Amino acid sequence: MDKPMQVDAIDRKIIHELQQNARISVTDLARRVGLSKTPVAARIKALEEGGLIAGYRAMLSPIKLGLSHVTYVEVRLSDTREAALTRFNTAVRAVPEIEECYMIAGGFDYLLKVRTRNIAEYRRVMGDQISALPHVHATSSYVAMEAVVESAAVSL
Amino acid sequence: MDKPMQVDAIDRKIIHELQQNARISVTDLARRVGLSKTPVAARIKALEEGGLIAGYRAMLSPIKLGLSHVTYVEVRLSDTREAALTRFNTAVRAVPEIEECYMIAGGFDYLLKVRTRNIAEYRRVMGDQISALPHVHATSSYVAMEAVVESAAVSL
DNA sequence: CCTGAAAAATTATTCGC
DNA sequence: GCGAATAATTTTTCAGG
Repeated sequence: MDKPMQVDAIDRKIIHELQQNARISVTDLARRVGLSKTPVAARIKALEEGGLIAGYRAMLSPIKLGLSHVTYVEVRLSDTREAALTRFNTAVRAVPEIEECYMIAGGFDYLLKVRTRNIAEYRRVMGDQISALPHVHATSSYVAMEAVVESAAVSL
Repeated sequence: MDKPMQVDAIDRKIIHELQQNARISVTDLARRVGLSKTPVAARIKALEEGGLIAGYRAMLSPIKLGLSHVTYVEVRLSDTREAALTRFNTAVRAVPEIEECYMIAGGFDYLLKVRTRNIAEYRRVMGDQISALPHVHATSSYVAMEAVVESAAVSL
């Protein structure tokens, strides 16, 4: 699961359509990419087995779910040796409210995207979950006031 | 498209399953939530029409696509009046490499998540696209070294 | 590697209860 | 909301270029 796959123009078209509508049928998809069903079905299968298509997911409206509060958290660790980073990474993956987490070069160590129902719930998550992550030394929170672009498709 | 919808425990189960696998059939889904197909199909339709399920998308592996370079960009604007913000928001949505964009309270004005093939492409996007967004006054870039959690499902 | 059509399997939908 | 029957689609397969 690491090296880039080779995809031609037709594969890109297929990926593009599936990114817009994961439930499109092979019949429709074949029509849109200008091929018959047979090669399209085979290509989809190859893309899935190669890991380029990692799965299919329903996109939810956070607002409709009442989960409209987004906070970014910069985290600095007290220990940045490999073992500490590994422990931190593992613990982060166990907190469902953490939607994204990247290790950052320079300035601070990690950036988290946290989604909650409201500020009160964010404070609870911060106090109970994030502060308790291993080796956390300091955090800075940045509250989102508006989602301008949210969970956009990967641009091909 | 704004007020939270009312969803019961069964709806949440349905949503949960569809978030893990958008291509599951109503038959399978009905078995998993412990109901017959009829009400499950009706609930799915209601969730779609109510906007809680916004669509279905294939999840792609950025690494397999060769799009493994993620940078977060803090942006400060020279003009933060409503009209300027609106212009900025509109322009941001036209840049496909910007995967996310949130307006932030305090410290800086916007946080962008930018995905590119490599650093060279990031520099091009920064120079040609991001710097050219309306009213941009200053930017700070933070390069991601590792994706610990990437595009996690929304936690119900 | 793709086409086109036939066959087989699933799936969604529609009832009365 | 259930469960069976119907009806519609879909995926798969295969001979042929």
